[in-house]
Amino acid sequence: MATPPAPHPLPEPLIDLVAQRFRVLGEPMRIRLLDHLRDGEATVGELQTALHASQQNVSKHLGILHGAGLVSRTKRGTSVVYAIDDPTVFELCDQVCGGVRQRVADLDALLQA
Amino acid sequence: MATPPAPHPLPEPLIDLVAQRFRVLGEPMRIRLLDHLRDGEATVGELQTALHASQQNVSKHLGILHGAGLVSRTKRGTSVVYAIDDPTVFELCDQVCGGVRQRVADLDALLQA
DNA sequence: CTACTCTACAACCGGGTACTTGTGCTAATG
DNA sequence: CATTAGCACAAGTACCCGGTTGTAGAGTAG
Repeated sequence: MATPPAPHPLPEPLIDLVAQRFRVLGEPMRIRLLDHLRDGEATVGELQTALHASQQNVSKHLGILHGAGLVSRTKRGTSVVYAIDDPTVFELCDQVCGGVRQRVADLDALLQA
Repeated sequence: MATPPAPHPLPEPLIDLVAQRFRVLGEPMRIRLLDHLRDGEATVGELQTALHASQQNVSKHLGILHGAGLVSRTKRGTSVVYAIDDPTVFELCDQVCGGVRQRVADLDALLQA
């Protein structure tokens, strides 16, 4: 039951959910957070120093990612540890990376010609 | 050279491009347009009536999709025909649909318990 | 040439969101 | 108990973006 192909046409509520998930991934800061968590779990402070961002901002974006079910939140002492909870995001990123690169290559080819 | 795995850590410019592409897909109207174009090419007017949206709005979103390289634009008489130009978007949607469904199922399971 | 159709562009407005600042809460430490 | 560290929440501000309105250009018909 890995992933049945998406129904077509997409029912309206599903469209909103899909768009919402895409929108969550549509922020560079959140992409950076996910990319960093690819190396393993990390606390807010660690991500803060690694990404050179304010603690509040990091916490906020992590909260959004957690609300979308993409990362897990675990209290450990005074710290809070976040970790990837939905590994499929990396497949998404890989695909998008491929698409973006192809797009860039095409544009570059047009300039060369 | 289908799709080499994304580099890690993601270089900064690529992060922005990825986020930008995700953001393009983060609008219900654009998802609807892409979903409709899955049946084949269509003119602005056809999409307008099919989606019950204003001509300007449809044209605007199609312009964004075209700018992102996701759809192609072809003039045919007075009309303009749009078509899917990057079929990978459907794989993305399928994956996201799967993730969203899984997420919803998990939440539902929590409520049942 | 005139009128109509189809589409794209520009200006505007309201809502949403990212980032900052300030603050409160919890847990560990002495 | 008092202090400090770590994190989340709330308010404020600036900005971006989606939708509407108005309009201009290209193509076709009469």
